[in-house]
Amino acid sequence: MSCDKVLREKGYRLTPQRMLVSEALHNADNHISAEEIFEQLHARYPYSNISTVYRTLELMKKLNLVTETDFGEGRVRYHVAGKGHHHHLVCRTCSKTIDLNESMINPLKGTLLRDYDFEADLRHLAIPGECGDCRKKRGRY
Amino acid sequence: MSCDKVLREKGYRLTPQRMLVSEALHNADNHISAEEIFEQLHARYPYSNISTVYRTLELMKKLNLVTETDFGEGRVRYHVAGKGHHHHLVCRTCSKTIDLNESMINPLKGTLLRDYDFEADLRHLAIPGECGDCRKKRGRY
DNA sequence: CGATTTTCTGCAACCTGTTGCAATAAGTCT
DNA sequence: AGACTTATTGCAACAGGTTGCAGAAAATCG
Repeated sequence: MSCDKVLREKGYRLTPQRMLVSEALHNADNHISAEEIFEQLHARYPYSNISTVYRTLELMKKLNLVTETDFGEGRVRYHVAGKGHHHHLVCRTCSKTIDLNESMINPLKGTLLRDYDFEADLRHLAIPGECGDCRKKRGRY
Repeated sequence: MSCDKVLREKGYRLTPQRMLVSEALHNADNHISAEEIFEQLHARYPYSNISTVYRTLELMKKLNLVTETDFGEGRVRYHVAGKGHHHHLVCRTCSKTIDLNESMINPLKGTLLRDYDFEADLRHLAIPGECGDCRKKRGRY
């Protein structure tokens, strides 16, 4: 399912900027930041602006083409929605992240839909907390 | 458990600014924003600065005195940790929030600790998604 | 109480992300 | 292809939040 096609089908215009943002997202192995996407866009389109990147990402989020994850590093990272969903445990102390299989979270989605008629978006969750290592060597905090 | 006492015990200084931030948090019925806390602080301490509010909140988060919740309104809201933990389902479309009992999430905490040796901080979770009403009247998005 | 130490604050500058607006350009129609 | 409509962009200004640094003030000790 190409992002470009979805945009066209929904009546959105397919601009070069949007194509390059989509390309950057697809080429990225891991989660990519808006700044990194903009670097790639700007390299080919010098007059482009980072606000376009943010607006495109916003749109792709609405269309469920992209997911956004906050790893607590002061900036959010993006990931194409199709590439498999997984979750992350982010240690508040050492910032280490542990990947979590989605099967861990999926049951919750069903429960929320049944009991609350709410379709939770749990495709890319970053759960804050503290890892075992850091828990052992806790000091003043 | 008074916030002031915890600060003292951990060796942090008890400044008027910190006391007023703590007071504002305790007096608030619901979740309160940094800006709202600052208004109260500034009323009594005209030369104070909002960065002090942020720094105090950061400290109180580390000490587990306060929890932070992102309702997706462009600013984060704070809540004293002792006042009971609950979670929120936040509709991406209409911004309505549904309160969720913590018993819904608690089993996950145990699983994560057992299987991943990770102590998840699940005291104040805002889960994005879409409510039943909005799902029915979906348009272009 | 006064001197000392070290944390904490206020300030200004900065960073990520958002928004209003005028100009541009994608898609459509002929 | 050329003209038209309207979504989209670039820009500049803004908003929430963070940070480095010098000066202020808690806590401690004599």
